Amino acid sequence: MRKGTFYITTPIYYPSDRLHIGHAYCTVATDAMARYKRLCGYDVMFLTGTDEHGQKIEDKAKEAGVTPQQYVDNIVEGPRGVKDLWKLMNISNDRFIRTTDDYHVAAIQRIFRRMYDNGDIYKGVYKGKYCKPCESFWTESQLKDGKCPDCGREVVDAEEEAYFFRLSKYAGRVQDLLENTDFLQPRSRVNEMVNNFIKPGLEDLCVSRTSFTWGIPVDFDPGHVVYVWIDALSNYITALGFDNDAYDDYEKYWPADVHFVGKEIVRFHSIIWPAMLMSMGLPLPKKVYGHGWLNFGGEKMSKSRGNVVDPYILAEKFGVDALRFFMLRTFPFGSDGNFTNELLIQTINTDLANDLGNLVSRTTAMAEKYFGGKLPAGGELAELDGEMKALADEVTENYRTQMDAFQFSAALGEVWRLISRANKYIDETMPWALAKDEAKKPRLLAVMKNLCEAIRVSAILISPVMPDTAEAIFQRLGVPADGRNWDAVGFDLETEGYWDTATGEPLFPRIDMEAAIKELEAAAAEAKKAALPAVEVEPQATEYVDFDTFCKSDFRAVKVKACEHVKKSEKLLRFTLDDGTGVDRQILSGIAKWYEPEQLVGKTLVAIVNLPPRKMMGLASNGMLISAVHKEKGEEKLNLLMVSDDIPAGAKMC
RNA sequence: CGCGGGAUAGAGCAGUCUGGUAGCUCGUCGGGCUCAUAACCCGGAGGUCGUGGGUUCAAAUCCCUCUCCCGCAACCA
Repeated sequence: MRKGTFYITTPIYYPSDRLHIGHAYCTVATDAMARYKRLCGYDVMFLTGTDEHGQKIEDKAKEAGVTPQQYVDNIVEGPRGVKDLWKLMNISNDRFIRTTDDYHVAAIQRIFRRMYDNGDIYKGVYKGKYCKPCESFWTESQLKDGKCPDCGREVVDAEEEAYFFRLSKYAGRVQDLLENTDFLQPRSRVNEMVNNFIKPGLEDLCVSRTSFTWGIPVDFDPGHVVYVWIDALSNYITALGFDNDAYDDYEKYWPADVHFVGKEIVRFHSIIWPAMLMSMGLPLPKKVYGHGWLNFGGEKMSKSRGNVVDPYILAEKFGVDALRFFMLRTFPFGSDGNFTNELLIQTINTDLANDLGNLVSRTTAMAEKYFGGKLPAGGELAELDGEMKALADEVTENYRTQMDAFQFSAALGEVWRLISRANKYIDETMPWALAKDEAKKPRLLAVMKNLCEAIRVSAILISPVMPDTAEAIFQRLGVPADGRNWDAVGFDLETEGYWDTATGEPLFPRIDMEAAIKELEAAAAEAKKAALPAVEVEPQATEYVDFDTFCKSDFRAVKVKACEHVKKSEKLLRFTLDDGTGVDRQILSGIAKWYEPEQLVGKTLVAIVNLPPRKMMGLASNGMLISAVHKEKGEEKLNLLMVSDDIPAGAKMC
């Protein structure tokens, strides 16, 4: 029954914040696939973990007043953290890697050195333009009109030592891999990668940083830390013991059978990762599957929109299996899905309560009533029964095809064909009528066995997605251990001695949609409130600006003569202003989100007029309008500074 | 003309690669059943498959045009 190995991974998640339903989606899918492969007899290695280095975490930790290590420890290991979430979601990962684990850190240093030694990582200079006030490096392509994109000031040629990976060297091989193999799936992601990243020309990748310290040091060059993606991607092999002694499974499991990743990181997994492996002369993973995202109510989930769905709340409220089922049944794995609470509850009520749960209830109730829960040998088969077996076999076959293609939704759809058929079968055979006639008892017995068998097969098929539910059903029917695995998935009425059924509480109680929605919305509102401060303002500057410098800034009252949206731009408004000189002044301002152009015409505003002109979206902007900005419940707010209309155009502010 | 995805019944979606009676779930209307969780089963209504053109005996499907939506990118000096 040994079928070889199957190595599957989730991305390692970035613990800068608590994880949300999107992370759970990916992990549940991976878990279901891992369980399915185990069921089929594979020796499975299922890896997940966390990617803990980088600037953002360093910043977050500083904000929270703890060390970066303390910060990630809390999110990963702490209460209601990453590991707790996976425990709650019944995730069966075999291993969990943290990129701060000692063995990983040491291995990354060796990997970095390997690529350095073979010439694919070289020390170069960050061909840089440097903005002194911003302390930032920019590439030529990032500059705006030759100036710093952040502050618009002059930049100077500067050189910073940095390490580069010869990504360009592998462009051809990577393109071939993407276009001529089924490495990257779904296929639709291939064009995106090739058109956006490879065809414009792959540049060598800067793989070290000196601007922050929270990373893996380059051991032969202090001051440099390894670029986070080199660090993160390598987890897939370091977790197996590559270049380290913590584990010894590299030979056994690599190359991975599939990396499940979100579509936003397909680029790193389908271009950089293969190139890294090529550089090291290692085998490539067999597949990368870029799954879609769960949106919420038609919008992308994001903290600033305050529509992040918390998997804890849902799992606790509706049950882990129901949530797992919903995610995999409702959305095709390759495309985005639109998560709504209504859809979740509807799916639970229809598929789980009405179809599956109720089928188990009515079947066990009748078995109990007519046979005391024990179904003896024998029974009288009818033609109809053949249909049931034929469908069960067909469903099993289709299910396997769909699962092997990572189409969870379609696979589960197949199982529900069988469940529906069983419900219909009850109406067709009318067991309650058979029960009234003692002579029809043999037929009644066969009917009950057909039902139990259909449920048993269904339970095996849903077990990767709903392990607890499958277990509960096996117990309810009295299925012995050897009837619960893949070898026993065939529909077989000849097997005797299985059935010893029990009635019990509904597997999935129906949910009162209206009440549940209300509770969820209340909980979401509360979470949002708790998480975000009411009003936030920028911290005050601590550095003094000298008086002369300040005086150089020329602020004037200006009157809006005309205002309109800039075509093709989400954020820009184009102002035609009277600045008192008699010549119209044009200023572009990124405030379209907060103001309609019409409402501003005629207003008196404040602008700084001696900033160097600057082009945005092809239009010149001569100055900047002054606004007051703050955050309310995490949402950015902006108010243009409007002053009394009595002030004449051109009046100087001082 | 930046890259990509999408538009199919009131809602959410499949079907498009490989042209041949337009399908699924929910909702809705009517009927049946009483084993079951107000559940289950059957039937009906509801679609000019975003627009306009082309290829074809035949187009949701292939080709071209246009419109709208959603991501990403850009822009928010």
